[in-house]
Amino acid sequence: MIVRQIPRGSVATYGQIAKLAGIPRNSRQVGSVLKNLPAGSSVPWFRVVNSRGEISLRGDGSCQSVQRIKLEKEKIEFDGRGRVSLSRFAWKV
DNA sequence: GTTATGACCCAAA
DNA sequence: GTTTGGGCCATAA
Repeated sequence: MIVRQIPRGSVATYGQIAKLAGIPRNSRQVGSVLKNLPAGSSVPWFRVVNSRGEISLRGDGSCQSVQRIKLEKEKIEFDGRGRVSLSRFAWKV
């Protein structure tokens, strides 16, 4: 899984993952898969964000808090709206 | 087989 | 950089 290759301290967008996965037009499926992943999975799903660098879930806040804390532990900075600076933390292959 | 839904993306304003 | 509208594909019922 591509998500498992995301380096620590960086975030990847669904578009990148979808592209690397071979489904550039089907990023939603990536999200669905991530949601289906178990809580203690070996996949850093919390490093996956949408194109705006914003945490996905479309409004939910449960996983969001965990994700934010996890990213903060990775030295990733969040702005006041719960978004990360893609220009600085975007996963550059 | 068709209908409905979804952790989204891209182009334009 | 952000917001709005349109669109693609896959999984589930």
